[in-house]
Amino acid sequence: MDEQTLSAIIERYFNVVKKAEALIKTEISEELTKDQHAVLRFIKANGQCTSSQLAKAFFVKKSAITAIVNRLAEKNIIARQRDANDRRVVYLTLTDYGEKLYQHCSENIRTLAASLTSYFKQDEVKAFLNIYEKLDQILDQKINDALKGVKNEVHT
Amino acid sequence: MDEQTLSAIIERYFNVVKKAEALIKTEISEELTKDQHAVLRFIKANGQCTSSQLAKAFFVKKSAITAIVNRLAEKNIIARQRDANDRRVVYLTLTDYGEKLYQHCSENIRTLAASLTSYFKQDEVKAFLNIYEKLDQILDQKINDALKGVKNEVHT
DNA sequence: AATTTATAGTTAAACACATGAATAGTTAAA
DNA sequence: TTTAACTATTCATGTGTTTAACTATAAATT
Repeated sequence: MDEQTLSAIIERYFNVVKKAEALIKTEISEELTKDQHAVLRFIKANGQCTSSQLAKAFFVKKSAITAIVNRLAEKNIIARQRDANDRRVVYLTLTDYGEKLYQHCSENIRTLAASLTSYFKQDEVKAFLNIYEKLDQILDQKINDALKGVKNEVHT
Repeated sequence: MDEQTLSAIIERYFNVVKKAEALIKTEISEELTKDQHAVLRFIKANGQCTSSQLAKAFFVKKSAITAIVNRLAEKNIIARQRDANDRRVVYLTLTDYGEKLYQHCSENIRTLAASLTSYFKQDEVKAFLNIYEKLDQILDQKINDALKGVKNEVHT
């Protein structure tokens, strides 16, 4: 990989993420922050879920999740429910209000995504998706390595 | 754009960004946060720069930049210098220590990027870069529209 | 020239998110 | 039964954000 291309990738990556995040923020309900929205998204994707799962998925400590969940629970967006078998465990679910709020954001983000992809040819969209699927897996592996202290190596 | 592909793109996007940010964080010096690093990156890319420029680039209010700059200045990472012609203006530059710190992060991130791209074929990397260049421009336009309150439309 | 308006940056209060350390309560293992 | 492990929470502290009020300076108006 030549140095210039590498620089270009890094530069573009930071720029695109910065702008994409700013744009996504405009599509999220005013009642939710980006992180709160991400938590709702995760709960929806995984059905019933716990603080520990969220902490692991978001790469933060459990106390950070407790804080977010407290705010969401105060606003009646998510509900807590103890597991009957293991009373240490607390399950998190969306309330009806939370569902409504999430649906609204979800539609806005879909519309944004549709609008953005409409600028690209079909095979560009496919290429993007393929790369992201691959990247997702590679990142999982890298994160695993990073937690074990393995250095970045060039794959051969 | 069919609904399933759209869902897949959104899902992958959020996942990849989440993981990438977590991984990048491990490559940034412990003395810097992700946002502080981003500020240093911007200053380096633009040479001399002001709080107003940073606020515009990062889509935040100027007071948010003041707070970040205060912390960086306290740690002797960046320096402030008033413009002699227009004494309202304050230029921000990296100190020698700031340069060293930034170089260090920069190298780590380069290594990470090299490691990640090594999993991809050359034409995949090219495709990624092309898409990101295009996306960067489209996002600029979208953000401009958003600030004017224009709705998301599907491009034809 | 004096007054008004605009610009660049800062401050302070009030949130949200993050970590680390200490803790409560529950379950599993010795 | 004591010990260890696990789930979640609380609290103190630091960082990033917005809003509103403010200082200082420059530009425009009259």
